Amino acid sequence: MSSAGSSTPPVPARAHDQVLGYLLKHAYLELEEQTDAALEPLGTTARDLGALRVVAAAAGRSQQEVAAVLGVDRTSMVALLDRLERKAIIARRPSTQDRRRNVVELTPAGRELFEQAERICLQVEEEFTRSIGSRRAGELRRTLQSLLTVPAAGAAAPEQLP
Amino acid sequence: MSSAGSSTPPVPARAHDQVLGYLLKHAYLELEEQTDAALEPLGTTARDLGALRVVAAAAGRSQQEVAAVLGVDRTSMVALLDRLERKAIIARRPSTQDRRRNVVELTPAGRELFEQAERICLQVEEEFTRSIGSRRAGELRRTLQSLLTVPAAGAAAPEQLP
DNA sequence: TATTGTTATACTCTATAACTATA
DNA sequence: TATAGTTATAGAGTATAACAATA
Repeated sequence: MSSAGSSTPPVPARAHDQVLGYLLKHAYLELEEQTDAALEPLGTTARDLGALRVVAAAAGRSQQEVAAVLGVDRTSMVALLDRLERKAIIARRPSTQDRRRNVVELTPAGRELFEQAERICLQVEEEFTRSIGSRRAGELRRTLQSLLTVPAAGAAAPEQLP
Repeated sequence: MSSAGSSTPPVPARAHDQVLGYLLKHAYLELEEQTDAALEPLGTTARDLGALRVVAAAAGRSQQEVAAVLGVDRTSMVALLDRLERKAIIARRPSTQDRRRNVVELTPAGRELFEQAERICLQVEEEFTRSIGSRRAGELRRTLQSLLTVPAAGAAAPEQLP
């Protein structure tokens, strides 16, 4: 009796595994779980590795720049970097040009950890996408990049704060 | 100087937006955010809609079955259904065959809410994938389904509890 | 006056353990 | 004894507000 006699279009019955949000979320969770398991011997996590990767790619970024790239709040970044600094994986020092800012860099030990972890992360990704083949895996990557690059068509323009 | 003189392969420098985990996570977060924004006038969320969808697709499932499909803990499902029950969107009743189990069903109001919300959810998905075209959107969906269907090749077989 | 990092606080989601009632 | 639902509790991750130092 759904929508009978009204002008609203019928709702197609969808199984949960046909919903894009479900698919993206569970693919993400599954991959993250496998990555965390593979990184466990190194005592690090996929989340930490994400931060290390940003720091390694462009050394000398401020905390807020790292946080912005990863899409995490600057207050969350404090705790994350606190932990990595306690383990002597990264170091903070005030910028000489703007002493409000903390420049974040990998320590030598952090560089070593990052390279080992990144190698493992790549292996996990390959394993994760093995069943679909490298061609479709490449397409998947490019498609997701497109989705994230293009600002959502229906979204409001980024606010211009007065 | 990375890996110089050792037998470990060099670590390819990857920008964060080339990492599959990053792409999946942020695509998921972006889509969820847009969905939540679109559902806000209905007073519901993408998370609630996920539960409603499972209940709607196969009425009469137990709480644990709904929880298992969505991949959420059964203890989390209690709070989620509590809220939906307080809003008279779903109803729980003990199964006549096994009175330990709660059968979960949509109320008439819940059915109505679900259909409205699912329509909006579909529109958001279409908007979200508009830039890549329906062909690539279909491929994306099928690829993700493949990744989630195939048990990870390297993963240990599901544990056989003694 | 605005910005960076920080702390304190709260809220959500999740995970574990223990309890109850049923089987 | 095992299972379904529940409760209590603790742990992450995130978000907001306020503060100090600096610009």
